[in-house]
Amino acid sequence: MQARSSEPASLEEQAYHQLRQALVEGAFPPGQKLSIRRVAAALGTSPMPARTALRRLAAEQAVDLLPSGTAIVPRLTRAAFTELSTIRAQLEPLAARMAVPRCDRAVVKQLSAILATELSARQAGDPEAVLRADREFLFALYRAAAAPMLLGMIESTWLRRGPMFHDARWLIVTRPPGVTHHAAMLKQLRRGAAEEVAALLRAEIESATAFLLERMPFADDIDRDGQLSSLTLVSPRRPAPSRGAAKPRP
Amino acid sequence: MQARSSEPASLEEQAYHQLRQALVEGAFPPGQKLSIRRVAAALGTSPMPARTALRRLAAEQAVDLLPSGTAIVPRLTRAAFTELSTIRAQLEPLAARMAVPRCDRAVVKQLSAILATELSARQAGDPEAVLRADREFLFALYRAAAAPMLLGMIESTWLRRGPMFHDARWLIVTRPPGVTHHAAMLKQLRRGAAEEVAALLRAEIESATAFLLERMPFADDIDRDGQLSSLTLVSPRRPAPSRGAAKPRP
DNA sequence: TCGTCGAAAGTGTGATCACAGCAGTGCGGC
DNA sequence: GCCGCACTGCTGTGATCACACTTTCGACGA
Repeated sequence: MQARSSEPASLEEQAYHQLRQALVEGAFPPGQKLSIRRVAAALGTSPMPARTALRRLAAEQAVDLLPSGTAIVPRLTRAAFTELSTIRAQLEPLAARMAVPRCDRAVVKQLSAILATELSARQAGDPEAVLRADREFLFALYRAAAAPMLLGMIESTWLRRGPMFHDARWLIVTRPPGVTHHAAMLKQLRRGAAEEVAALLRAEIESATAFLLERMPFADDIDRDGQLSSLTLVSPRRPAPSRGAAKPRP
Repeated sequence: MQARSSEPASLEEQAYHQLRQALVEGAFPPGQKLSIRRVAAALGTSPMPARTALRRLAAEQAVDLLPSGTAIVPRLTRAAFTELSTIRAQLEPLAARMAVPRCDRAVVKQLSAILATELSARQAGDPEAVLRADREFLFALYRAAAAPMLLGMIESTWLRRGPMFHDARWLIVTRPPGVTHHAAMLKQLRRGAAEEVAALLRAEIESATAFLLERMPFADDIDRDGQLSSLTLVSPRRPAPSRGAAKPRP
């Protein structure tokens, strides 16, 4: 995986994209400390590219910074998750509304292909693949809006929520398959009905938010019983058991 | 101005805040190149803090990066400005709606004081003071929403638009004083009417956008005559005449 | 056995240096 | 007089080092 198409980008760029991808896919547990030197060692570079990549992620709120300056994978509270969802419910339907008139046949075809992938992944019970296809479907739509700053802000909300799925990804596949409105959205999109697509998207965001608010343990939940340990038991001190490296791909 | 209250923050933090403030106040002309070494020299530090501060601003889209990596003060096209305004029209009314129920007497008093400052500055014909008070009024309101990520995104849109006011700030005071809806917003806020405040704010954003779209020269405007030179004449090659330094406060 | 102190490792910050790429500029030749 | 080329300076990148600070772990003593 290290050797991509080529190496045209700077080391910082590579570090940034590796960390970003790991973050958005929930590869890091919330609370994980990402120290400059560890990341650098995992990447095989000097601390410098790791430092700039980490600060860049911190600037877009993808990671938090401890007072000491150490980067830490964000741990969402219920309030933060709700705020993020409220923002999404404004921004993503806006992007959809802007995208619909600009969707040509190629985009529709691409969306339909992604949708097929998502359905089969859901039936196969592969949570990572479902999440990835879900993401790809929406972002393929948003990209069609040709609104770079809006897209960046939406990516920011996804980046921030990514680590949450480290603990929650198994939950996703437990949702009944019908709840994803993507098929309906695609149908309305083919008709060019921008408002309907936006409304469906908004409904999906709100239902997903309600689902997770009900089922997910959050950082500020006190443990009702010892059962929901994965988050709360770990939170007081060490986030990860004893995984030494911050390596994105071990 | 260099010696602020104290020096508790790191050099990067200081550099970041100085550059950010200069950017949002329109102190830099769009297209100005901000090279790492020049900024560092202006700040009296090594290139390192300037580098990280610049990259941080680039990460939040406050400056653009040339392919070479040099930071450049963004030059808005009409499309980018319209996109930014559309985002603002979603995000800022949302923040206002969230803020209204949380506005206690102290916030109302603060808003009322800022409003008085703004009116007197407008009568005095001081564009910088008007813009500053305008900003302070809105951000005092948004801060009351207690939504840190939303606030960050709103700041990002202001940061991005800031350099535009380098050329446009004289335009602001030419608007008839009645068009600012802040007084009406404050009145509705006192009544606790969140939706009305949000509607007024949205109307203000849309009217200000229309005003600037009509009156402002943008980066992608071809010069109809030689008159609107300050932007278009300069755009093909060198942005600033020959101002050597990137010094925030000359 | 527990508490406390000290040393050692780890942390981010920032300066300095080496390097490769690029633009501007001045010179020389045509 | 005009064109072309090499050179010089400036650019960002990244490695390495020094520094101050914090955390942590181990050993010693009560």
